[in-house]
Amino acid sequence: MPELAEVEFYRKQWLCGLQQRILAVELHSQARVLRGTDTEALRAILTGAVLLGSEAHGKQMFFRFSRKGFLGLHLGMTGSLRVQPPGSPAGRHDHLVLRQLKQSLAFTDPRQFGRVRFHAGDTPPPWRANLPAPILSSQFTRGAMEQFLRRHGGQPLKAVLLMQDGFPGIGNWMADEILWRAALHPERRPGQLNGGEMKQLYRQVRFVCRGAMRTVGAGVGSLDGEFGDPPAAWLFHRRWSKGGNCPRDGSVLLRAEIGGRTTCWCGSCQV
DNA sequence: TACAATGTTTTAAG
DNA sequence: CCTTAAAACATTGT
Repeated sequence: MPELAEVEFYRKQWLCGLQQRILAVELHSQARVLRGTDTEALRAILTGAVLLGSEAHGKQMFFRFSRKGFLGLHLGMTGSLRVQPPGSPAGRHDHLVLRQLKQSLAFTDPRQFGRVRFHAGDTPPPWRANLPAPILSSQFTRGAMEQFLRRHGGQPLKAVLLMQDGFPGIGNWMADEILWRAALHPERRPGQLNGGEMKQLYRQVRFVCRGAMRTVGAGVGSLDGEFGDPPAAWLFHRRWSKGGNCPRDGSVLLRAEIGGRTTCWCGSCQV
């Protein structure tokens, strides 16, 4: 499930383990989420290390440890970060569990489209470098967004919004929410947008990210928390099941595969 | 049963 | 080299 704000929510779940030592590391070394990762180094270095800090960037999370350890986590489609009692046994899909004195920090991912990466050393890992401008940062300007859209001027808007190089953190529901608010049909091509439409798109990209962070991403980790709902007037609440209505004009919402993903939009107000 | 699921990555084709 | 489309990945829930 996780997009921008859900990722931030899950990152915060592990904050309760800050400044505390990892006493033991449990992992499924053959799990697909650990592909390409040196699990022996991960275990050797993180055992005894202290969790020092973390940050989220789009759908990626980075955790920094003492002993020069860096952990990179991506939640894929079904991943989550949980906090469990210190002695609770690892579940079938808990592919990485960091045992601390007061709690266990678990990375869970049934479907395993997510990823766990590890790096140790003085320099930051290569997968931590050259990240795109965060949408809510000052570097994400209207000019930068329009330049990215022009580079993919022939793809449907929906597909371009899902590209993490240009819109880090946007996922399927946020892309639909943005296009609905901007009153733009998901099949529209960036190349044919006029100035006013571009401005509206930029505004709604930022609005939806900010609104999601404020609602969905709120709340600091307690034992097994759940994230909040977006505002009641958002498309989000109508888009999942067939037969939903447009919150704006009541039309029955349409559904089709666009840009390789199921897309939901209002046929009367998105043109 | 069969299909769809808030996501990338790889492969193939143009 | 670049873009686009399709397939692949693994599991669960409807």
